[in-house]
Amino acid sequence: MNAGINTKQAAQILKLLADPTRLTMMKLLKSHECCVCEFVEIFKMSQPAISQHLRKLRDLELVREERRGQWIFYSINQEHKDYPFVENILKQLADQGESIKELEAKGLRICCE
Amino acid sequence: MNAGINTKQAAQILKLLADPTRLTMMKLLKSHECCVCEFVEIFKMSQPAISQHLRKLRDLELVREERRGQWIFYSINQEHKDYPFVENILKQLADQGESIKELEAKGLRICCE
DNA sequence: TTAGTGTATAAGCATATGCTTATATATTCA
DNA sequence: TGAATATATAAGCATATGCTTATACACTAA
Repeated sequence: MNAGINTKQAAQILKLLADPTRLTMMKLLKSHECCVCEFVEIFKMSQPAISQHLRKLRDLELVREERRGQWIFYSINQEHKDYPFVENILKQLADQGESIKELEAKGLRICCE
Repeated sequence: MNAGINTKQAAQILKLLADPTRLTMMKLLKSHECCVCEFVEIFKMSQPAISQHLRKLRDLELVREERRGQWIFYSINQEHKDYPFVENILKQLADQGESIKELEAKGLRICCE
């Protein structure tokens, strides 16, 4: 009992989540697949900056990528060994649904379908 | 509903917890008060290094300090606005009880009573 | 094939982080 | 009072982080 996640692995994951951009990304990805251009729009951040954040999440396999035509969609990796740990953290965060709704309102979400 | 903790505050707290030393400290403090010398022994780390980690936790008021004679004891601040968030994370970590037991076995815990 | 779009990567840079050593402060005890 | 102990702080340094700009790669469409 008290299995629990290994402390070093936990710290490694927390390090990834400890950045506001990546934390919000993960929260968003928990309910929506997103492509890079959407994140660029949501975070008002350069495309390379977004790509580099995504790479870090990908390196630990917290997210998955899937190319669809020109676009690459990212999704949360629910099969990750420590996904329950991650999910538990994300669950406690305030909802981010508005970002997606704003995108839709601007018609920007369509670009990636 | 879905009140949730603010994302920036969450990221700030996660940043503190994202260090293996501080994360283990917090896990330990959840069940035991500890003084600095104990942490020095547990982590085999210099006293200033330990002090600096504790200062960061103190700055966000995740922990409290209380001087008792020569020693300063640290404890978790359960009154912190975001303590539930923190606790939820700590709950998922593997138990750290052995560190304390080892200390006791070496008779080193006594030094701080 | 070529141009345009979406994404990744590389290199560079400013700032942050976590240690180190040296020193200051607080307390106890002789 | 002075020495010993516990802790905090300051300064310095190596490394990590997160951006930037420039460029490469992948796909689409003309």
